[in-house]
Amino acid sequence: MKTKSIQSIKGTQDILPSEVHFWQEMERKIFEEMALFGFSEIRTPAFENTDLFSRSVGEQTDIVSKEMYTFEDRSGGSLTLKPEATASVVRAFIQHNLDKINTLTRLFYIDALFRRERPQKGRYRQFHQFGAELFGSEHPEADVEIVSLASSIFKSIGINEITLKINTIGSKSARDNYKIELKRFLKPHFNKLSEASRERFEKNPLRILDTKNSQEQEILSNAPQIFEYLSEYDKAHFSDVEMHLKDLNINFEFDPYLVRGLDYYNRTIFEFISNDIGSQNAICGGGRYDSLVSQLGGNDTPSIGFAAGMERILLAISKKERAKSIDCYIVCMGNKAQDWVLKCANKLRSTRFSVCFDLLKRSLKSQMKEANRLNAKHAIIIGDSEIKDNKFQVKNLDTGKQQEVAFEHLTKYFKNL
RNA sequence: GUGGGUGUAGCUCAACUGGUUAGAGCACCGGUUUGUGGCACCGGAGGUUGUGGGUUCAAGUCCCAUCACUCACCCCA
Repeated sequence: MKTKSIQSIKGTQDILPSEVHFWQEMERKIFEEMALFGFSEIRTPAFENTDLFSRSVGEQTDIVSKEMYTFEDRSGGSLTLKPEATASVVRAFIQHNLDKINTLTRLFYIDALFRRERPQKGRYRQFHQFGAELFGSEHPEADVEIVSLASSIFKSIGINEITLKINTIGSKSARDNYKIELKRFLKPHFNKLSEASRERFEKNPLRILDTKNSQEQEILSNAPQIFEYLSEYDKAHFSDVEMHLKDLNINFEFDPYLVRGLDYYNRTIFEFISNDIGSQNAICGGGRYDSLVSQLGGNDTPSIGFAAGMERILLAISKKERAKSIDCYIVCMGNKAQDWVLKCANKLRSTRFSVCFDLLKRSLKSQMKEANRLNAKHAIIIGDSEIKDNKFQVKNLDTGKQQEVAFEHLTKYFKNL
């Protein structure tokens, strides 16, 4: 008779009542901190035209080429569940002419995203990110403001061990020149490279820079650095960023090997890394994307933003169980009392006291047990004699002391506690 | 997409080299206390050992397949 039960999709998770308050707490702090920095929330749809992502994130990236949930609409168009949020925010920014209304726009989001990867610790097929995008300024102070915002949020959430790494990858042309030089340098060492890095050699040579293989890291220690290929302007921009971060006492490591996977990044890029959340250790990634807005059809709008993985943040924080409790549990004896229970409960609720009662007609004893399990502060006992005398028993479950209170004095009694 | 690990009660785990009725703690329900929780004691319920096949006199245990979970690679938050 037992039918096979349906399971959640691989890589998706239910957030149960026992852990949902960690999410609520994190969200509350994000809202709070975003407001302090003057960022406004934007909400975009769960799916978009597939083109949006191939044109922004990049056709050859893994995200676009093999990880998207793409499906055909009935009208024949290709739609995709958002694999990342920046593209959607930029689309909305352009579509609603925000680039024309304001010269500077500060937006943030909390969103669910979808990528079809093999799940592992800190990586899921539906996952959640919050992030911020600052549109309109090309100045280093904008970079610093974004990094500073991310940093404040992590501090507020209480992430234990976190390292900020920053780098600059300059303009596209600087990067292209550098790629050629890097390949020229690596060519003699090709046989010593791992299989993965050999594949990257043609496809995405910059990725070889952030290898975890120690032998490769050693080879790379003599490699040319991208910084040498940057324009004086980009170098000055970056040193301003570094200077301001130091002024603000935001600790960071300059990491010349840091690269980012999405095509739209240029100049300043950064990552926040945690040490004790497993192999997927990037909690937050971000950077400049000065040409993305114009590339997607908007006005030329230099911009910078970050995205932070919420599941990974939850892995990085120490979690204290929070004891839940209600103000009052009403214990009912006999049918006549049922009516009074309902009345009593809503009366107390209307004055903002939380109330539960039994819905299974259980024994007095099990109702008292339930009150205890729910961590109720008080139990109100209503039976035939209480109704007859209009004297409800109100028991303080911490002290065990019990008092008689008339129905019309109940709310007053609780307010005066 | 590739590789490793693990599936026994609601949860955490036992069950020597294959051996008879698969156990314990926690949680749950009931009783000791006909209308008073926590603590204690006593009792109860709960399992097709993920699923399917195979080897064997005998399988939770060995073999194969399959599914699920998990960690790692690739890549990313």
